[in-house]
Amino acid sequence: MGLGAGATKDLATTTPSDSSAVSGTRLTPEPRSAARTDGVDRPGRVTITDVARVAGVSVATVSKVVNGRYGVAASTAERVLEVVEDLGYESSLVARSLRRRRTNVIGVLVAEFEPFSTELLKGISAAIEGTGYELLAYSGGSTAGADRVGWERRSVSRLGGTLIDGAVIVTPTVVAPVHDGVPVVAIDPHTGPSGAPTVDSDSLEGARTATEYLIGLGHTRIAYLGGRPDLESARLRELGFREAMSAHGLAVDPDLVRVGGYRPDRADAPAHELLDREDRPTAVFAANDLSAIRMIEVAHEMGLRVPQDLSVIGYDNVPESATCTPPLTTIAQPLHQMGAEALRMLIDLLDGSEREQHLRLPTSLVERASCAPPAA
Amino acid sequence: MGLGAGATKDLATTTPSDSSAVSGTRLTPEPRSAARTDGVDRPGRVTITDVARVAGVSVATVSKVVNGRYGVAASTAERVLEVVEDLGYESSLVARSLRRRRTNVIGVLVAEFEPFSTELLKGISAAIEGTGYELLAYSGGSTAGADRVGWERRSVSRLGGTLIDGAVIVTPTVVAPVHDGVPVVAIDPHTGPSGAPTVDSDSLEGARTATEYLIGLGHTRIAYLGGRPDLESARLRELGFREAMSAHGLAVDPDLVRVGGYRPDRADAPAHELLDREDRPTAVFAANDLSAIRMIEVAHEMGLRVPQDLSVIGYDNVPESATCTPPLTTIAQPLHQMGAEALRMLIDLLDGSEREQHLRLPTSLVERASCAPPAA
DNA sequence: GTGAAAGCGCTAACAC
DNA sequence: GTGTTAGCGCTTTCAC
Repeated sequence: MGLGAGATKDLATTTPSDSSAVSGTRLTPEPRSAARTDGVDRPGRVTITDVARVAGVSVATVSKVVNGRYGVAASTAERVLEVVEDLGYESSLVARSLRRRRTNVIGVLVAEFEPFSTELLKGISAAIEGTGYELLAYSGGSTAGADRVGWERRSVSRLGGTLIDGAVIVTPTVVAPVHDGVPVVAIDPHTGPSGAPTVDSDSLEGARTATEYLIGLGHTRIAYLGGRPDLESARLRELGFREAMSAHGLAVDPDLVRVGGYRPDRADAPAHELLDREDRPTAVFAANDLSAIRMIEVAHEMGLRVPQDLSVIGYDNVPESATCTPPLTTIAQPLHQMGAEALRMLIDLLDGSEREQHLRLPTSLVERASCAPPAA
Repeated sequence: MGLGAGATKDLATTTPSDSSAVSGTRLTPEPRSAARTDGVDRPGRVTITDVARVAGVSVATVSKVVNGRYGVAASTAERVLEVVEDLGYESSLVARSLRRRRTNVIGVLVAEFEPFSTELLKGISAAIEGTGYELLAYSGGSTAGADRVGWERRSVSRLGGTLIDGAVIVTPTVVAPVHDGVPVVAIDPHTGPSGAPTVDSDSLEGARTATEYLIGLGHTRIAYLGGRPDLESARLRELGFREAMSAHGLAVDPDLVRVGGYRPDRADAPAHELLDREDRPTAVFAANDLSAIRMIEVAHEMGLRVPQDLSVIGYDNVPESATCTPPLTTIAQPLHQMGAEALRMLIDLLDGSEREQHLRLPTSLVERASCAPPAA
């Protein structure tokens, strides 16, 4: 699954895949024990109706008991609870949310579960502890082909109003006319300050920092491997790069600015273009870690040593950036914190207390081993 | 958020949090433009009823158009589609799944989004591409207090039958009497081969490998920092440790076997107990990376150098294991692959084609920098 | 071709 | 106290 992880030496001598160990237990949808006395053997879950029938009460009563409402005799409640236990009944989130206003679940909408979004997710998950909300992460972008664009809108519409009370959208893409009455906070949005509240990191300053670090090391011929051109963050990072270069009197060679696409597989061609030339750069600033890692791999394939022959610096600081060889020096976004803050903003929104609309967090430099002064 | 990430040097000079940038745009739930001609101003999403009303047809017709069913005049369909576009209608996953049999969404049920489960998630996400399914990850364990135990059962019941067609459960805990007719595959289950199909890694062999690696380095006084005692994987890893030790004629000091709990915060006390003694071990095998990382941190706090004074080896190979100092040598579970395989098995189950029930993948040793021969 | 009506599992008024 | 009823948004017969 990409990303080499240090020296890997397979010492396991066991059978690689004893997939033949089929025990007798099969997942047969045989009808449950107690429930369903009549002939209808829907294999599905046990519903409130099943409980009502077995307990000899109405579904309304069961609902009251389950939800701890008033107006139920202690004896009845006890009996119902017993049946609930017996049958292993658990109310359907779907049916409940269709009826109720609030569900107490917050949605995290991502295009895909990759290192960036999962880091955010970790931060959100840690922060949700004790808030009374549950987390539901939905990957709406994976339906390729069709309309990969606008998945955020689609996802919010599909889940919002029912199922989730609000959403934090992890989107490097458009977020514009989203939210059909569903409170939403966007992380790393396409456009800058747009409709919804947002949290992002200071890409402009971070890119300056990265570039100046390279310059400080003595590099003058520096390449920029950009992110997707339609993204605000990518635009800002390129701008920061250019600003830092010119602030130090360094020229930016147009041939040394390429688009990497924020995905390792998309970084392949531009990486080759950058390196496969007489006057290749001595250093590269990649607009995100995954491209940077791919950049290193490509350099290796071409016989270049990192950092001796080529310095590479990334952006994001997903944990994967530490697993490549050499470990990547990178500009760290406070990913966990960004997730936590987004959650906080969303909950504030849900509680009606309005706070700030846009939060921009600072980045920091994480020095590992992929950068060095240029070869003399 | 824990886990130091190499040398961190904050160079950002920007405002740490310009949370005052409240633009004029507020997320007011004002009624949508075209829809809702009557007085009822539910701020919510646009429903099929809205579309029907605006298009001047029945909801049944809209449903047919949206789902591409036969029996609708081309002209009608066109008009409806136009309104759908206009209003930005998107059918509610909830309502739809309540009515339909299949939803084409697969659930990934986790207790919490931490490094282990998110790695699996990455593997699943990558593997789901092109299958026609969408991914929905649900964190059911975060509701502390109540019944942290049995969240799997609860989650499956709440989501299954409706919303998700099947689930892969990421559970180091019980999985036993789960599945109310919902196809389920468990990753890293509590019990070994139980009711549902499972995929895990070869903990026994992996633990042997780790222990033998330490022994091969020359260590004889080796400690074991275990995982939660109620877990099968933890049991197997301890067994592998003991087997390897005795196979090499080494004694296991009972004082050098402690429980770490699979969570960094739970590893604190036992780590101190292990290190805070005259005859402390020269090496530690921790049953998972997060404990191992915490172990290293504790060692540092106590003035010990890793690996010079203490060797530490972990288990799992979550990417975080590379971000600590020194980078952790660890036994790698093929996490992405395990996720992908679990998904494959689940889809097979859904398609009716039954395959193997239990898949056990081999581990491998990833050498980084946290182990060395014992000080002479 | 189109719409009326039933019902998925559940909750919330409102009767009894 | 408890049951009856009316939907939530949607799909699906089955009449017209």
